[in-house]
Amino acid sequence: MPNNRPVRVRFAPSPTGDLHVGNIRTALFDWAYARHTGGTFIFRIEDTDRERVTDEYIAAALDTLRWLGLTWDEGPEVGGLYGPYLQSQRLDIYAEWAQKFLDQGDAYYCYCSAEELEARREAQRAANVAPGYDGKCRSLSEAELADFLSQGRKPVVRMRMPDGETTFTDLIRGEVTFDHNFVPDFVLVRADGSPLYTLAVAVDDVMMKVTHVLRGEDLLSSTPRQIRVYQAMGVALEDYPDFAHLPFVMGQDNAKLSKRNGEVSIAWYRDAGYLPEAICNYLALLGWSPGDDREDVSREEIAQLFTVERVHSSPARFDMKKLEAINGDKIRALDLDDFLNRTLPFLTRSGVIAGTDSEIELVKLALPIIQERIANLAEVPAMLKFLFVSEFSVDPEELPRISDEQSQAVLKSAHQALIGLNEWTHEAIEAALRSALIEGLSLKPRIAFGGVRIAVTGSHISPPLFESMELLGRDKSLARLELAVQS
RNA sequence: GGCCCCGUCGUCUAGCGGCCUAGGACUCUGGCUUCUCAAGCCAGCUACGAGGGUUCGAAUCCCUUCGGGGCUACCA
Repeated sequence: MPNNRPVRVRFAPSPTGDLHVGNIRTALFDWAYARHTGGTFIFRIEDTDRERVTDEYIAAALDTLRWLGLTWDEGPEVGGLYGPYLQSQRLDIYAEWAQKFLDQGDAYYCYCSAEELEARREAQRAANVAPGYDGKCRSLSEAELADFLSQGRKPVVRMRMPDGETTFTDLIRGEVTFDHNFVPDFVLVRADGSPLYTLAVAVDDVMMKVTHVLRGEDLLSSTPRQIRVYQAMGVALEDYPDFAHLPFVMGQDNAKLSKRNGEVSIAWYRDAGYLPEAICNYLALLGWSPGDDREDVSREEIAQLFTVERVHSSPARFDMKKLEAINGDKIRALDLDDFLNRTLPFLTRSGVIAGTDSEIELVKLALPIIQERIANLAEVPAMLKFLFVSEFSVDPEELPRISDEQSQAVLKSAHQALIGLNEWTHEAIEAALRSALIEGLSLKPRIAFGGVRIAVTGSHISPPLFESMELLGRDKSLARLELAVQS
């Protein structure tokens, strides 16, 4: 049922934890589809389950989406014509519709207790019958009703699922049909009067004039229920949204990515120094491709190129290695000021610098020599630490590498060669050391500079040596060489 | 168990009946470059789950089978 209404796409998470990779991939596709079509991107919070959704998680969700640059046109904090956009603020709307369904006979009160339902489900399972509500309360006698009422039972509102089947066209999977024998009557309103997802999602999509529902594959089999609510609402067929069920993003172990796991939470990636543009780029490639061989795509390009037709139908495994590779590419593409601004929080948080102007100046000078050496921003503090520590010492594990006789000789010679140097530039340092160690002692470069590197930076892995010494300064460099000789 | 979805290199993917002795990217291996580590460059390994059809011709269409996943809540 393709429609020509102005495109309105919603991302509607239920923040029962930090948004994770799978959520964000869905958000990205929703956003991209809206932007690609010039439509409206709606952000809605599905918090009908207030037992599990918290205000902190909601706030974090807004923050995460904004950090990623997935700005919404309607939703929390920006408003819109069809608000409110928190389902917990739309309770009266759902109650009205539920009452209407009751009045129309589409829904009915069900007095079965949780225990009774569970017992009957067990029996169904044992009898190898499709489990699901058996329709007991569809038509209660006066006596039964009076009995339940006298027991003080509070009913749920249950939707009546007529005989037949539901067929709809999924934009990614094609035509899908569900026989109603396998779609039992479902609950719309809890006994305490609060609505369930199945009711709220359908009501909101209709009332917010959503034209395209791009969501996770796990909701595929709940679609007939959603369509049933549309019917009860009296929505015309051409006003149904189009559905597109996105394939899962799975973990390394081939299991569905789950919440409450540090490795899947987007907040974790932010803290680990991943760039939002890298996350978007990588996630865009999970289940979708631009159609050519390009893999380096900006958010704008994703929006420009994204079509549902190019979304895969099969699930994708999340691969940290590739994310990291893309993140490294994006870091290398940063201009100096941008790189500096993004790096500073990591340096101060880790305590490597306090944030003074002179420190920042030095960081700015040092960033170019480490930019192509890191894959995420969290690596920066460890790499630049040697420039800022007040009490310098060589990593104990590295000490054996410079304590043998030959190394000591090299260090002495290096100190000797540098002590009288006129200008302290990396060119001059290199020239002096090459002359003293390579030519003077006939050493291979890697042997000659290895010890000096450890003595000066504290580790056998470091940024380029001569530039590092220039940035460290003459006094500290020489002092560290002396220290290494004594030890 | 039932219903539904899915199945190309280790991973993400290109492919929509002939251009495929299956292309790209990440990973991995080897090499070059080199003051370490990176980055960069070059080369290499490895895939159409299986079996039947349809067709002159199938990764591409159909069937079966096997495998994976989802749903089966007063969660979403």
